[in-house]
Amino acid sequence: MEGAAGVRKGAWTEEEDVLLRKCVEKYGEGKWHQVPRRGGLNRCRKSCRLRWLNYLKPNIKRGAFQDDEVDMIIRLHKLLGNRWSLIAGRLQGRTANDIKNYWNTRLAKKVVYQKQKEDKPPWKFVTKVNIIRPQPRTFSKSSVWLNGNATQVALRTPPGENLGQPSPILFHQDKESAWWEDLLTESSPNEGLVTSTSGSEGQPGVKSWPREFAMDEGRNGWNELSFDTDIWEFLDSNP
DNA sequence: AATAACTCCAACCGCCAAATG
DNA sequence: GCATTTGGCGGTTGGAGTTAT
Repeated sequence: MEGAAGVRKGAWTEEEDVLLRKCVEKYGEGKWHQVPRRGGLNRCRKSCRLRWLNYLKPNIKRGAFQDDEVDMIIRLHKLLGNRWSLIAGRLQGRTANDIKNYWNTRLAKKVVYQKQKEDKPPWKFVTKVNIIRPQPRTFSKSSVWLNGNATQVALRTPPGENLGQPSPILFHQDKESAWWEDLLTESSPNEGLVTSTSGSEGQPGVKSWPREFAMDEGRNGWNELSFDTDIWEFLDSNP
């Protein structure tokens, strides 16, 4: 357990919010270990950070989730699993905590993904969620992802959103759709994955994800910006 | 009106990885 | 190379508010 004895816990008061807001406005976000001292707050760094990110930070959208937001959450959850911070990064103004709460309290028991039909979304409200978790692995040298049939393309950012500098991403020239497309349609769960052959990173014969999507990975083995490319276009074209 | 059951969400907890000394 | 510190994440919980009995 972290935190000194005597540090305040529980709900934040208006006065504490004012102190924290002033502190962040003055010194900027980050250096959370210094915030309690700088702000005159009897709170641990984690509590300060959480309060700022989930409540005080400007532009946080509060109130009920709109239908399009719910739809996006479900689609992204099917793609990403419980990576709430990544999902939140695609929903302007919503925090990871809000989305996690919304999912756990309202969607988790209701949503099941289904084969997509023309007039229906790729999910429905029923009982169960089956998440496919990506795992960074090695893959065969003969893989299309390594043998030159993949090409580097420029990135696009989602409409109306500035996500900063995009990172390069690879696509297979002969495959019209991206590998993650299958995840959203459930047509062929393993299509687009590759089979590792040997080495310390993966188990032989295990279906896995192309390595380019595991490069520059974050804590969960994913590069957040790797999704900035065609995913938006795909989601837009599959309402 | 009383209270039990349920819902929702803010906040805490423990863990992990990166940074630092 | 190792130990410690820090930032960040997802899982879980406590309790306030709401609804049902």
